[in-house]
Amino acid sequence: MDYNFKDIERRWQEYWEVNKTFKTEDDYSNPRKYYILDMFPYPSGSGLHVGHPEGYTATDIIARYKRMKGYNVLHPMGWDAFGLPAEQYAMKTGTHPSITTAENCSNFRRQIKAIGLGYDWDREINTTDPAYYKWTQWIFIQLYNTWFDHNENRGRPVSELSIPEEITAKGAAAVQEWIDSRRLAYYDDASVWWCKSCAIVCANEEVLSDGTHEKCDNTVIRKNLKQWLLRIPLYAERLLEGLDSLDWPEGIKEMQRNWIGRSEGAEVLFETEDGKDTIKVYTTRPDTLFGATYMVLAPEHPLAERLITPGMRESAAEYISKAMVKSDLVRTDLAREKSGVPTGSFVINPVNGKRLPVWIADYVLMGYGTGAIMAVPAHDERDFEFAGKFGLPVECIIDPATDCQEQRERVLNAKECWSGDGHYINSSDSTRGIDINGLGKAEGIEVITRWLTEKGAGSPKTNYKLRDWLFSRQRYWGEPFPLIHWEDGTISVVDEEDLPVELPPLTNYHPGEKGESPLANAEEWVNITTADGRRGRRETNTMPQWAGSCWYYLRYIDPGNENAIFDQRKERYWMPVDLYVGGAEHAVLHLLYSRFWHKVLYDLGVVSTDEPFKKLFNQGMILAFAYENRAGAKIASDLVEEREGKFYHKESGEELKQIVAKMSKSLKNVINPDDVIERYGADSLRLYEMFIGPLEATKPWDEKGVKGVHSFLARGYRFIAGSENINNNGTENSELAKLLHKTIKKVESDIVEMRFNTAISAMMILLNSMMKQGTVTRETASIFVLLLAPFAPHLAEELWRVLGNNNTISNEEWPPYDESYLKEDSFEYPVSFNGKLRFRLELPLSATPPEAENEVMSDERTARWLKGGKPKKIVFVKGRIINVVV
RNA sequence: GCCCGGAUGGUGGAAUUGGUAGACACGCAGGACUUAAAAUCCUGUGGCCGUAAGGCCGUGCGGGUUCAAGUCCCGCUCCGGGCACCA
Repeated sequence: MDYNFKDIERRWQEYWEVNKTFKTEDDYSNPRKYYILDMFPYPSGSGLHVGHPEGYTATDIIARYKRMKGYNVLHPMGWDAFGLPAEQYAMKTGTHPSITTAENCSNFRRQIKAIGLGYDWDREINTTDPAYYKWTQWIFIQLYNTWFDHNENRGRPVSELSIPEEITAKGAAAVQEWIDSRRLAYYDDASVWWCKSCAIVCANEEVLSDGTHEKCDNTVIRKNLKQWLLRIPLYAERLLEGLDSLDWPEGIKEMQRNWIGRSEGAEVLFETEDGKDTIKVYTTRPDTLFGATYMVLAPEHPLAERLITPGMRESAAEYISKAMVKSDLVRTDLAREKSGVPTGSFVINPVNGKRLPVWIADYVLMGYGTGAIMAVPAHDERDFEFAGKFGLPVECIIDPATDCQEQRERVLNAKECWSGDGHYINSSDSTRGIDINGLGKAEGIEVITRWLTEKGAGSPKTNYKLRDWLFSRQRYWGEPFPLIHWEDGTISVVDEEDLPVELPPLTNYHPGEKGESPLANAEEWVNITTADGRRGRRETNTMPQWAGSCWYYLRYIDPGNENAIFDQRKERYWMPVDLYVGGAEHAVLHLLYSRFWHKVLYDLGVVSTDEPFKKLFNQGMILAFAYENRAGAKIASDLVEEREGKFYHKESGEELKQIVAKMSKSLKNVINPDDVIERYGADSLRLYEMFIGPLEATKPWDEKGVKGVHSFLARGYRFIAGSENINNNGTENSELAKLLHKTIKKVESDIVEMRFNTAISAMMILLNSMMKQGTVTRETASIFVLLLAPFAPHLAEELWRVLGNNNTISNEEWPPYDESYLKEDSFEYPVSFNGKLRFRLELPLSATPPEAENEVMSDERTARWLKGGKPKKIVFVKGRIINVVV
């Protein structure tokens, strides 16, 4: 009676498929719905790796558990299938990406089914399906037709914009321009990252901090191209506030907060010496205005050119042109060494009338604030460094709040920078009626900001780091924009009834000239002539991969709907997603973009919730063992042999150190789920994925561990399928019944808290105990199988049948535990002396402290540890511990 | 540099959130079954001393709080992740 997992798993997977066991109905009569979502995968050519089934198994366990608890569960799967690899393959071979994509999806689907994951495959979606991206395009049109009303703090249709008369007076073109400048989606020249090797524009986020493209590792350069951008910063405050109500890991919320990067400060106006221009700067420290000794403009600042005096023309022009060519990354790369040039112009400090020289330096970024700063070297590290390098004055205006006298001296003498709190000095101007001397930072900021506002020289201002989202790519394999550029320069969106705008077939997948998308090659598709002879060109950019994944969770709700993005009633029933599980690599981008779109759709009344994902959980990465020699060189796994728990190089015999590293082809330590299923079965794969460690932890895959859980399943099978072990009559032994009910409780709470590793351990303990006892009742065996069902469903189904049931275990009720079995009436107290455990003492749980004290004192072992002394105090914690202090 | 995590036997990890450190599993050692091997089953397994009973030490390092610290506080070291001239 061997555990024939291959046969068992094949049969039950077929059963589930034929009977549509996991089909989800929109059962409005059941108010207890549970929407549990996995981050859908990009179906790569190499198939699943063991990281995918980790999260999928976790959600599958919860989904199966929730079904057993009577919830209506929505647990779907789909494919984020647009992407570069299929397109690059097309360039090389001419195979249409849709063919490659379909093959990869089939392979992923086959692999996922082989794991026994209970998805409703009737709800499968694919971002590359025109029936799906029709609605991605539809959402883009909604974004295009939405503006953000700051008064109401929400997005509204552009049809509700009230156009000021002075704009109307200027004519239709001015009106159009005015409206366009308010749309959430806009078309503009953008300085973008260009990857020569991929011939693609990259989003800021796709460029790594070393200046390389995350997809191909080649260095990117700057390029100016017409691009589509989304005004996500308008939603910065909403995106920030929304985080507070979400049950997400604190770390992820913090990352989003940092990404949004809210900062409060003030804008300050500086007039140039000649009074001809006004320069606006942004500062979080308006209180340090008295310490400003110069001003810096970003090289791209519109006034930079104008302010350069004739004498400075040559050096400044050269500096600016060099800085413009440099990428931001090179600029930040050289962060340690500051550079800049003086313009020769001066501005007047509004608080004291002092003349401040204006410099141009690339440590000031045009993209943040106003692209100009007031420099306060005494109280800002960057300015301090710059002033030091170029010999600019440093004026201390804060007596620092530090205990270190020496440091205080250095700061007061402008030898050291102090950005912390303290009391102001040299910060008054009687003629202008301003004095903050003696005040602290918080008050200083308030007083100066108020003064600036009163004098019209500034105002409070909140800034965000979050930038407009570059939303177009020069690719073929992405969603086409539903847009037409007319020959008169105007743009219009495609009528909704004409959606989807489908990708045309192509023979040449290479990019067009001047960085155009390959779609530019499809001339028949691109060129449009209307019935009245108006000519235009379709937008040839396509949307980034984020687009399809931004809203896929909504389409699962009503995937086949041809008339609407989804049925409103269904949306109200299923949303929000109750639990969303995926990797932390999507902490910022995917999750922020999704939230943004969702909020826009909410403002437009399309969705009923303000946030899409109520609870988020990030699974940790699964790594693998790797080997390293003494010199620290990594050795491929196929060159390593294990002897007596140590590792040696097969050829040189050198002893190697076992380390933990990412799975990689070069280290030959990649684990393929197919192989694991072949050797140990899907249930063993699932169980090991969960047993390896806490779901959120980074942990190494160990083949030996798979063997361990496999033998647990095999023992379970042999024990329960062995009829001599099952007692059809009689009641269970009370010790075992106690353990059984304890285990039900433990497994249930561990599932709810997503601590699957300890749940499995509890089931192992139970089985060990059952086997030790030899015979158990049919009820005990049945409950064990029910507990196992969410984790190892194939085996559980099989054993359920062996125990005489005819239906699938998937629809059985989760066993309740009986509290009366959990009550103990005595406890074996650990008795310690001065905190050191010395012996154990069995006492009734009803024992009062004096009774316990008596018992301890009268125990013969106590005398030994008192060593003739008297106890100072006896600590008694009921049901926990007794500690005698001597 | 800043912001988050983390460090427990030979290994992966448990520890009711301040109360018996090392559950469960792997590995290893010994034994049973076997002609033999695999599989399976049983026993042992943190380190040191001891035949044993037992004792001492022990959760990255150094302090502290407490009757009691893996858990809380202060100061470090190392590892992982994120951000990085954001004024």
